[in-house]
Amino acid sequence: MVTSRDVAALAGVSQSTVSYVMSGSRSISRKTRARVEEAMRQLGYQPNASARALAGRRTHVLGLVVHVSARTELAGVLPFIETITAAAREREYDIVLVTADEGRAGLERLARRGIVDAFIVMDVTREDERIDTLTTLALPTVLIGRPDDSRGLHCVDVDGWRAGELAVEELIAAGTGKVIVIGEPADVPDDRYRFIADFEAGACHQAEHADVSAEVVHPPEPGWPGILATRDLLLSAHERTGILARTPIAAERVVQLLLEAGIAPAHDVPVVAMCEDDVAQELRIPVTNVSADSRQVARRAVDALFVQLRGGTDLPGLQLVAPTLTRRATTMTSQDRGRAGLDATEASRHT
Amino acid sequence: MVTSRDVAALAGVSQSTVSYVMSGSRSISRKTRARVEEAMRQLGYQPNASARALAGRRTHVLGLVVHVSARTELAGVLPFIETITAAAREREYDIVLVTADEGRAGLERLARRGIVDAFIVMDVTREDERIDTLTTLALPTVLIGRPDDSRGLHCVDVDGWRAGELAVEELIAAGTGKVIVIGEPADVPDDRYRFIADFEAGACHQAEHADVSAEVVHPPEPGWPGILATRDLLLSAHERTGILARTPIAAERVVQLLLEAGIAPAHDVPVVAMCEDDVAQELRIPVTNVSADSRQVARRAVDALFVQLRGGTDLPGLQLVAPTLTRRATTMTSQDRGRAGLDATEASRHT
DNA sequence: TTGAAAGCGCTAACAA
DNA sequence: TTGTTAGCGCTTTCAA
Repeated sequence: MVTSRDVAALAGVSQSTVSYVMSGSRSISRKTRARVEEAMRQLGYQPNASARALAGRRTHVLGLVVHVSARTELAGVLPFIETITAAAREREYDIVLVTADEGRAGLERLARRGIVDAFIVMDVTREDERIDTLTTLALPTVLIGRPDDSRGLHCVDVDGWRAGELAVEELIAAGTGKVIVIGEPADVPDDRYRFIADFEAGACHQAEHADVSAEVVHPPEPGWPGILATRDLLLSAHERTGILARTPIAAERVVQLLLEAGIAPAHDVPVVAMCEDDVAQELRIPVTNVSADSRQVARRAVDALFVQLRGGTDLPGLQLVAPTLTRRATTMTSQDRGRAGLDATEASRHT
Repeated sequence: MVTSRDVAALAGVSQSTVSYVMSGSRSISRKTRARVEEAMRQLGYQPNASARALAGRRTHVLGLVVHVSARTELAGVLPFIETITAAAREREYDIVLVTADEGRAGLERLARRGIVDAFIVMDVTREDERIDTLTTLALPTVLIGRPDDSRGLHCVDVDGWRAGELAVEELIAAGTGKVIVIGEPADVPDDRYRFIADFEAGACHQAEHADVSAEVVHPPEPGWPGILATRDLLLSAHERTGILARTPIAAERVVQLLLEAGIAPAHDVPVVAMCEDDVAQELRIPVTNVSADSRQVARRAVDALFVQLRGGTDLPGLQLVAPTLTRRATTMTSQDRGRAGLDATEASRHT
């Protein structure tokens, strides 16, 4: 193993000088710096992380707490993980994964053993017991999600209320006279996550505002059978039903049901989904979607974390990311489609 | 911060005794051990990871290299990550995530800086440039996947050939006279991963063996448009077509196309997919699937890694996990379904 | 602008 | 069975 002593010896300087060249926390003459850097290059030197952490009291590691086992929205966490990892690496930080089922003990272990400098916690519920642990650990922390009481911890989340509003606005513009929101399966509480509660509330509020009826449907069971059980409700096109799906999976299933029944999303029944743009674009029919851009959420979370790591204290406490709506086939009229230069065949083929 | 010195002081022993109590590498009297453990408990002591790593030359961290950004099969990696993390934690190891696009440099950094003790590398291609780096780094390593030349690195993979065989066997038993394998989109080389190449070869071999024609179809583009372009081929039921999808996404799309066209998977066109059991069960119609059980693959990989970490050298070099087939609706006759006590309505409704 | 030296909190060899 | 001590490879203070 190559150590800073080896580098120092080769460069003919003291070991501490090598350290100062790396940290930049002391001015070094051009000549010395050049010699040291050349020696590092020659030896392929890489500073030992444990020694550095021990002496410097910084591990350069972030703890990322994720619900990998939750079946719901399985793929949704990957863009987060990807973006967080990349953003951390840009700042010379590595990521240690913690699964949520390690719970509070996992957080304590990572913090107390000095494995991580900071935490990013995803899938935060409204009454998350980890908040307590995190506040006493007193490490820089960012929550993705929004607890009812964040106890001063910084939160980044998508504005669920606005997302619901946007979606319903679009449904109504597409001619909806009755909004059906596909909610959680009946056995799952839908106020566990603030985002979901806000989303449904925002949607209903916007419907009410436009004097349109709205209903949150809770499938009696999870998965396909659950959606199938709501089939009759969804197919009641004569009521000018418009459907709002909170997940891409729900959207996919709804679209599929409509197509099988010979109903064209858009023409007969408008559909809006809450999901990422790329996913919306890749469904059977491109679905008009409200997108949260998880990459942006992730980037903001990492940014906020590094503000804290640098001792910053002037954080807003809550950053709500505004969702955006992208109109696609499922809320377009045929004129729209012509105007957009799109091929109407796909959707109309099934009417 | 609570250190082992604090514990030692409270317990009235030397600091090294505390260390020996933790490692168990020296016999300690019952009395002393009890006193030390009580002191640890009282102080909530957790050993500092950096100090431990520096002194003990073991970081207790594994590097997990994953392709998080690859759009294909996005959700597929999560069970791996979950299982690997859990298995590592059982052995007191943490996981540092490395994204594959850090490439060889990422591996070198982690190894040379002493951040990790070992590597698990996923998504290994047949000609993976990282193999070179890994062999020179000489850390314990397990590859998930199968390069053409593993250079002595231990590999764990699913037996793709067997998977292809099993699937086609089932299709033929279900009355298939012509096997269509949904292959990679035309712009993606399908011999990049050994598993894919073997899967297609195994499938074709098995078809040939039964004197049935087989064809690997490469959709002209990725995503839905690609599948749509193969529609006519897939719907040629009069040729007693049987469809083999290598991914759950392809399976989902095929099933959907068939249903929209009023063709019942199973009754008219049998479908077999390569995917996890839970996913197969949750598609529009439960699809007969060949399953690799990624959890088992992951567990074997971690096991093999710890054999190496303990200095073991008698590893086989390659562990091929045998896939299993589960018959579901898409290859059942109506009799089967009756026998299995299942409801035939779903599938037959669309015939 | 640089060097010497004292830790950081552990592990493990050596000594008793 | 236990204690003493010399590092592990850095960061950072103190001194020049």
